Amino acid sequence: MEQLSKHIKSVVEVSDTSLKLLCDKFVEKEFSKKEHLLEINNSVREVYFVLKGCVRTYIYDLNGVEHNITFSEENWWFGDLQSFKNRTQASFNIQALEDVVVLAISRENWDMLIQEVPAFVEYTRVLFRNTMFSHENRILQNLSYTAEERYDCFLKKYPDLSQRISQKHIASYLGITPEFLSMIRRKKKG
Amino acid sequence: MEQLSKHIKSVVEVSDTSLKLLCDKFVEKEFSKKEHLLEINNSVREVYFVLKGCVRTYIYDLNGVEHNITFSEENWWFGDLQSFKNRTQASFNIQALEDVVVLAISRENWDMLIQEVPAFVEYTRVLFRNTMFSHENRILQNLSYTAEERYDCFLKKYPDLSQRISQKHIASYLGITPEFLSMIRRKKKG
DNA sequence: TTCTTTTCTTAAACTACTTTAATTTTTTTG
DNA sequence: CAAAAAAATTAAAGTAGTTTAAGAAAAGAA
Repeated sequence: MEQLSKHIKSVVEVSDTSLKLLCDKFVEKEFSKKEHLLEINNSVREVYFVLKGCVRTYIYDLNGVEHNITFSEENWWFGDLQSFKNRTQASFNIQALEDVVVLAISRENWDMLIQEVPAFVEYTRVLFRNTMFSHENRILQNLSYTAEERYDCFLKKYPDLSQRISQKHIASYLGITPEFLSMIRRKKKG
Repeated sequence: MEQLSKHIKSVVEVSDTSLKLLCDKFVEKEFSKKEHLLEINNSVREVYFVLKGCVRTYIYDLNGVEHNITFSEENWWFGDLQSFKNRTQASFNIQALEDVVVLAISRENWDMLIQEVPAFVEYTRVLFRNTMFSHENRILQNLSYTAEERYDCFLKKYPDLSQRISQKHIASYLGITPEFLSMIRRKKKG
């Protein structure tokens, strides 16, 4: 819980009592590599905070090809926040790329915190804003930049992930083939 | 107002008294071709229903290039619904592509209807769902299809628009150059 | 450890789309 | 209406990224 407390405090002003109340609502869970934490069209019962490991959020396109939307590593939130909030079905899949330890919060507990802890309302507002911003930025980058520039953005956003996850998944995130990413990487080495 | 009533009745069950109450909250407005109805980062004071004409919703990418996101013609809603709802700043620009007649509703009136007319709540829920669905579909199509296939989708979605708006704007919507769209069209003619 | 499977690399051929530029057509404006 | 401006057409050359295929390296399983 130390990690989550630290993250919350880095975002909003919060008393120690509120923080305690808050952390009580989370449950630690583990998932092993390749396991799915969420599948499209299922109902969204929880959202997660990463303590250890890395997951990918992805969709299938109309030809059945997978596209990675985002990665989430230590001290990041993930889950289908939008569907969680609106009580609609999941719009994407989420899969562990490494063995993963998370803090999960159910909708009941989430709603409780929203009502009882004002700081949590503020905190989630920031979360949603960041998620939206990052999503919009991603779209703009895809429209504006070449594959190599997009790869630079990836490296900047996820400094250590290029060592941790397979090229295949990074390529899918960038919207290119693994072969072409291999060429970009070779070129960058000089 | 006839048009709007008809549209609402095609979506939800609604009494004539509610319908009257509802229509009273809208104001007819006109905009001339090329005029802007909304500009990015401005506050979103109203959303619109098209009585006559056509508008485009677009963004600028990180290189300052315009990208058309969607077109709205007769009997469609448009506006930055998300920002309107969340009281945040506009995420895109909206410009008339023809002389346009719309029904505008202010946030105050919108909120009033939400509280007073249950059918309106249901109606807007459907609106939001459709908007989201169409948005997701657009993203999937861009990921899955070639330019020519995307043009076919455009023709299906907007059957008469290919005659009404310039190729330049259609190309921007499809994410290709006007020159390439010209080639696609020639090829399709046989 | 060894065997199998998956991932990565490299390179050549290919293709969907862009760029440039010149010409024509259409639309806008005074 | 004529003049100017904007949009569309065409074609040739160029390029970012894909496809295919084969071998090398790494990871996973037994």
